[in-house]
Amino acid sequence: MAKGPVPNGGPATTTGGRWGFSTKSLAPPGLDSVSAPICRNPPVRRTSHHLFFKLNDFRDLLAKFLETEGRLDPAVRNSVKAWLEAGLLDWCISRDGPYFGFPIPGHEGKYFYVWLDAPIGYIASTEKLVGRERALADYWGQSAPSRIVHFIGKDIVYFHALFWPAVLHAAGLKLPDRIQVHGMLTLGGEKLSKSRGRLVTAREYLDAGLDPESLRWYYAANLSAAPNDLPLTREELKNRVNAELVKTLGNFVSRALRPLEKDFGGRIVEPADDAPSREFWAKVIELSSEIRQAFEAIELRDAVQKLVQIGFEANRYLQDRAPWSKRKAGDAEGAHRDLSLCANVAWVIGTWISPILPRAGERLEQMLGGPAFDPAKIAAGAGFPLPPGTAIGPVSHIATPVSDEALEKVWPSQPEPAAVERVEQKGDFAPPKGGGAGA
RNA sequence: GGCUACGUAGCUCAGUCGGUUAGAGCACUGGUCUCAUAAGCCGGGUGUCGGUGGUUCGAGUCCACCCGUAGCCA
Repeated sequence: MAKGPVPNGGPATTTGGRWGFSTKSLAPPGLDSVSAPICRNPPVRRTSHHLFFKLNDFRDLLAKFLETEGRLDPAVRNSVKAWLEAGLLDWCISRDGPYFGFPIPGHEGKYFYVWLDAPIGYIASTEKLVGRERALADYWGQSAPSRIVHFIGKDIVYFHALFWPAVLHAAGLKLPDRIQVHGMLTLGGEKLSKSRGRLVTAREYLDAGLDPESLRWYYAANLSAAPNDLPLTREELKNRVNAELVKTLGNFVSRALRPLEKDFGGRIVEPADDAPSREFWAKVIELSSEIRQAFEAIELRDAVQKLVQIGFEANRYLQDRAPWSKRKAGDAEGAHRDLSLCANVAWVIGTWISPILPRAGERLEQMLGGPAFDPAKIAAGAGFPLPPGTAIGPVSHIATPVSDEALEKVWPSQPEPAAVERVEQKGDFAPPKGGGAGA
């Protein structure tokens, strides 16, 4: 990292005369005008030998890799292709000590560059999970029947879309089927910053009494397959969780299951099968197949939206049927059958909510006391998942609302955007870029 | 500075191949039910589609430039 008028880059030119930090690798002629940001010393020239990976030998392979439909989002593919067309340099994979990581055998004082070995951890963790034999045969071997998907942030695309496939190929292993690139999490639309305290730690979040599943829901509700940034704001977190998860889905589960438990001995009967009920169930099946497709396309936002739509449909059905009125009017059996249909819908909701909120899913599965959640059982003509006689309960809530008090603890006295901007302008330097393991 | 994206309602986002009056949820608001986590249901208003210019019978959509934002620059 260097400070100074950065050659060929940095934010200096955009704000007129500002100096910037850069983690760019500078060719020797560019080093004259820079100094180290903390000790302010000028650079020292040194001679060193390094190991290079002949990346350009894999040019054709990489071009083909990138073109494969569904491998990369088009926006991501474009930027990687531009890189390829500009010409690939050989990749320096060694670093001089002191350096963390693995020493290079036969090269005293040299270490492998972290981005060479880091992705190999994917293979190592597979091996740890299933053993060496199966890791190769079932997952990473060239003809393994696996589907390999990498989930990464947009800042490390190059390492996964360029270097990693070349390394895998050179090692005779299978290439990833998809590289799913997500945008960066921002706080109120601004970058997280450790130095400016603009971040929320997991500890602070938990200590404030917030539920991890609230955050999981929020992420899923905002993540698409495109590499767009993901803004986190307290208002949006509260709205999403309270409106969708608690009021629409959670509350439906309660208003279906509580009366079953309280008034009908917690027993499921044959669900209502008149025309409106059949239509309702068909709609739930239809939305379910859309949810399934959304999950497979890694469009979590769509999946959440469709799941909430099931909630809307379900609440409307309950409103129309008004089993509470039926029971009072003496039609207890009708009410019981309506509520039993709703319990089956709760099972469907649980099936789709499980991948997003495992704890809520577990609780709901237990409450419903029937067969384990299974997407394969949700299909037209597949019948109802909860057989008559199924015992449900005890009924509890599947989600906790996000309270203003808790939010205030996590984001105490958040300054107005204007004030934040003024502080930034006063700073002498732009914040350091990157800071990840590769910097 | 170069490359690749993004900018649509107060907020978060859809908007397919250029085609009728640009959509959804939240927020806000009027009515209403009382089973349910003070929850639900029905109805309602909301837009210089970042800016300028161009192509076209027609542009949120295509092209050029500009502004703003983000990532990367091995």
